[in-house]
Amino acid sequence: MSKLQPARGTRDIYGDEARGMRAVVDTFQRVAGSYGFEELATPIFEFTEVYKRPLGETSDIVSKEMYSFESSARESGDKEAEQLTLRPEFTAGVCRAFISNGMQQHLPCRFMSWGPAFRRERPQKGRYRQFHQINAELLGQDAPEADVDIIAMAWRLLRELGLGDKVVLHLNTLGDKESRAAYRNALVDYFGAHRDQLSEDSLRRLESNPLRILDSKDDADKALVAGAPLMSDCMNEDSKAFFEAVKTGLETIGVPYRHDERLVRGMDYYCHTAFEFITTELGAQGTVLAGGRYDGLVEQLGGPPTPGIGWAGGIERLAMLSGAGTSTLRPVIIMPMGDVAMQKAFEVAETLRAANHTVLTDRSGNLKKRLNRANKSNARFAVIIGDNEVTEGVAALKDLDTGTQNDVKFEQLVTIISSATGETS
RNA sequence: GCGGGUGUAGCUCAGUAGGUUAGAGCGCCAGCUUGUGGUGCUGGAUGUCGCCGGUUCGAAUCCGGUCACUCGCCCCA
Repeated sequence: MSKLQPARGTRDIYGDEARGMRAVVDTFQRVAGSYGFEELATPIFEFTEVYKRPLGETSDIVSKEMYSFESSARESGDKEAEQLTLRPEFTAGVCRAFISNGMQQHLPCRFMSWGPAFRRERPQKGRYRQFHQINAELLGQDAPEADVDIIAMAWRLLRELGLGDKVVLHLNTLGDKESRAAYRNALVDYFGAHRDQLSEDSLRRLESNPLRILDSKDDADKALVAGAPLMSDCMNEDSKAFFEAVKTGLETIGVPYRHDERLVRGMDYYCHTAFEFITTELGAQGTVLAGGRYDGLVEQLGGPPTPGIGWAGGIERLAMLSGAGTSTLRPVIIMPMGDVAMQKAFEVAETLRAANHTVLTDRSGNLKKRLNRANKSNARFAVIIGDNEVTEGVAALKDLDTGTQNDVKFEQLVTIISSATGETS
């Protein structure tokens, strides 16, 4: 074990894991694209304010998990030092970009983003300090149909990743501002009257985020929660109608869900629809994709009042669950066996690459060794070129699956290999 | 941030009443086979036993600390 380790909670991503994560992103891009989402890549760090304000000063993310730093004014040549933060999530940055670029003129906006995010938490399986998310935001639509659309998109993505039966959609509503405030008060009243029975953690939540008490895992808390007021009791008519419309829409297009009255959100800016796709296969890190509506966020950041809804998915978690990642590449291996052949190999390799084949040239060792390596790389064809072949204008083309080998004229190599592998150029 | 577990070869793991050069399987390398593979046989290389310190004549083994991973809590994708 080397002394050189990556920083806690970070790691190097390669091999099957890298392939699996890339498959998640590729699928996301394709699916989100089919819903009209366009790429928006925001900076990996922003002014600290961008995250501090919307997430809420008291949230754990802001109060102890953000990687914040002050740029040195003198060394950077700036007039004064800047307070900066590595992004702990995507939504706030996307909204900031929306405002900065005056995008309210082009509503509705559909943005897809992906990349690393940073939170200083205790690492665990499926929980890293640098982790990766795919993110979708839909700005400028306040109708419940937008909620249905974006959840449908998530569901389609999950099914395309083969997770349709590994994941359950938990759905809830937090109501509009008025309803949410009323519910919060009701909870504070209720739990406040039972302070003596609350766990230490929940006592703290009573101050910071009372809604969070609802999903406490403490047994005593759970007993209390069972008798707690329900969101549905505190909702006004508008909020109820909104939620009904979302549920009806999901039923219409056949997205299965479970109404979970205990589902809440970590971030302050959420209202109305909240949802999480949850699996039981990843231990404590069961939430694989989650999101909700945030109608007040853009305004809070100083932009024009703009409704929004979005979600984020954990790429590591999705990749772990879907198990994708095994390489399916079937390269063609060129094996030059002499000085003249060595030169010819370049030409053959380039021609094949131009026709969309993955081509490697193996120049070392005897033929036996090279064929052995070719097997391990899952190659389909070996092109053996010796000096005598070059003078005759042919290469020995060996099909590694069947073991058959034929002399093929150089001009015909591409055609024959392409038709065998189904590659169209 | 809190509590529990683990840390021996590239990988999966044996190995503790403390005792010569620390093991297996897989993988890797070479040979049997001077330009024809996957099986087989033979041989070979590789470890500061996570790190630092302590106890001891002697530590992979006992003790303390530390780092990393892992499970749960917290939080959350």
